[in-house]
Amino acid sequence: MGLRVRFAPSPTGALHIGSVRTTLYNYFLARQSQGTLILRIEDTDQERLVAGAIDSIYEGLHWFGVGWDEGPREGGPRAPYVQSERLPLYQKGAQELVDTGAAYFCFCSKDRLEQMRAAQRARGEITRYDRHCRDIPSADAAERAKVEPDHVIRLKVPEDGTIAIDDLVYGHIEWPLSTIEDQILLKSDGFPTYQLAVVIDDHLMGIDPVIRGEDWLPSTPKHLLVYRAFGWDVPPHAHVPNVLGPDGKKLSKRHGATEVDEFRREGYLPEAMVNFLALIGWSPGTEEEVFSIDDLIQRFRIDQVQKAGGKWDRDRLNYFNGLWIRRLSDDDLCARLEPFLPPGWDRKLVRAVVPLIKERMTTLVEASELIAFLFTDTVEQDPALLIPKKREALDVITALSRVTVLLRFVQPFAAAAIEQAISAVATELGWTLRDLTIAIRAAVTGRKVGPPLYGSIELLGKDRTLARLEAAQERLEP
RNA sequence: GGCCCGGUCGCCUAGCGGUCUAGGGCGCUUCCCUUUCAAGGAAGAGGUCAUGGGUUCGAAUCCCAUCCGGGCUACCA
Repeated sequence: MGLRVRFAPSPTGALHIGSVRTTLYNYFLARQSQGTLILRIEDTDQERLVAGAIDSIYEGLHWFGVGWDEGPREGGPRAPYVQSERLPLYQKGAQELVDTGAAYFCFCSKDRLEQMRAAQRARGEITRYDRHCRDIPSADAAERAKVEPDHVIRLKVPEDGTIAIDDLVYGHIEWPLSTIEDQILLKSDGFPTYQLAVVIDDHLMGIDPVIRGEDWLPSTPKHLLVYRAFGWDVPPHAHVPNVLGPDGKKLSKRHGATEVDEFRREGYLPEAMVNFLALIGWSPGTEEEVFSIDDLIQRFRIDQVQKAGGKWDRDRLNYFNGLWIRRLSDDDLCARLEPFLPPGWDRKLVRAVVPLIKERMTTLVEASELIAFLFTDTVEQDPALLIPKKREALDVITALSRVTVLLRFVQPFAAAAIEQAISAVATELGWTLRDLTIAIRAAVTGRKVGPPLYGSIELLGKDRTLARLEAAQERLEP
């Protein structure tokens, strides 16, 4: 096979999670076919450029484990891979279309276009270019173009007929040409519009198939017309459905986090994100749903992609995140936790407690909160937590003091022996183990819930445990 | 408004004319396990397959209409 596919983001902001999904699909196909993945930067809109956007794309994609073969920083046989560095190609192409009569110079000012649209709206008409410059004799137009630098080049869309594509996911789609406007191909600043640049680049870079978001579907007929005007073959196209917000609209900032980096900082695993994202709009047709990136490379099929948009579901993402955290080795989990831990914490202790909290986390940020009690000298002890329901403060003092006494003699200070001592106290006092551990947990960790008690106590160490138990007794003193 | 796309439990989805009294997962509820919380196990609630017409012996699956939703409609991508 050896497919040549690409992803072509605009450097107009941080890497968006929706475009990651599309990129992933391209990546799966490239790898499974032992083909080529190309990164192309579409920076033809000079006004919307955002500094650092390309860095964000590189960092984000690398975090996901997505690598590519040709791109601005890695070079390649079809370089350059940044559209602003390919201007002569587009200008030459546009001129060629003018020469063959498939495109024409347009000298309408932005003001005129605005007025035109306003008038059309006032009359209740469709707002569309009125083809004012379409019929200027080509010799005259060429002359004017020399002296009026502000001109653009527009596509001369045939008056009637239809144009169609057989999309790999949406199937056969047809458009009446009468509904398509004379799209600008080359802007007055000499930059191409997307409509011209994609076609030229996809053709020159040998892209096959073109995989992109569903929102490009409506402009596909324009692209087809450009291919036709150049006399080029149209590569197979696959449009993939949009990722939607909970309200059914295209996922955007107002729905919450959408940038890759935000999820990284919130403690999400790339494995979980990939798994979750791949399953929005794609299913292998079986009941399996836990997939590594390598599984996906193997299993993904473009013809299994759905047509309907899929909503972003935080709960489901969280589920996958917890699942992938549990699948990590303890050492690996420790390494991933590193950026989320205070620098002063003893890493050996962290490593020791990781097995206790592994299945209690849905995101990486939760770890430090779960184990903070191990890294402080004292802990805040809330009497309300210290005293189990239907128990008296005095009874709790007695119980804790018994625990303190027995624990003092536990040697070595290990979970199993600690458990024995504590349950001995429960039996002796006629307490339920449940009530006793509630009090002890509150005394030792300051919290109501947490990692397994006996293991926690072992890691805390005898001295600190006894100190906290004694402090709790004083705290309850009338 | 115009063009195009879509519509299966709250959410992600399986389904491609009969095996569907519509399956799985998330979330939710209950139970088990249990030192808490999780994790794990079990069970359950939840869908007139948007609606209405066809076609057919038979339709979630094919056709048409309607409704609803979305995308696009820039010298943005």
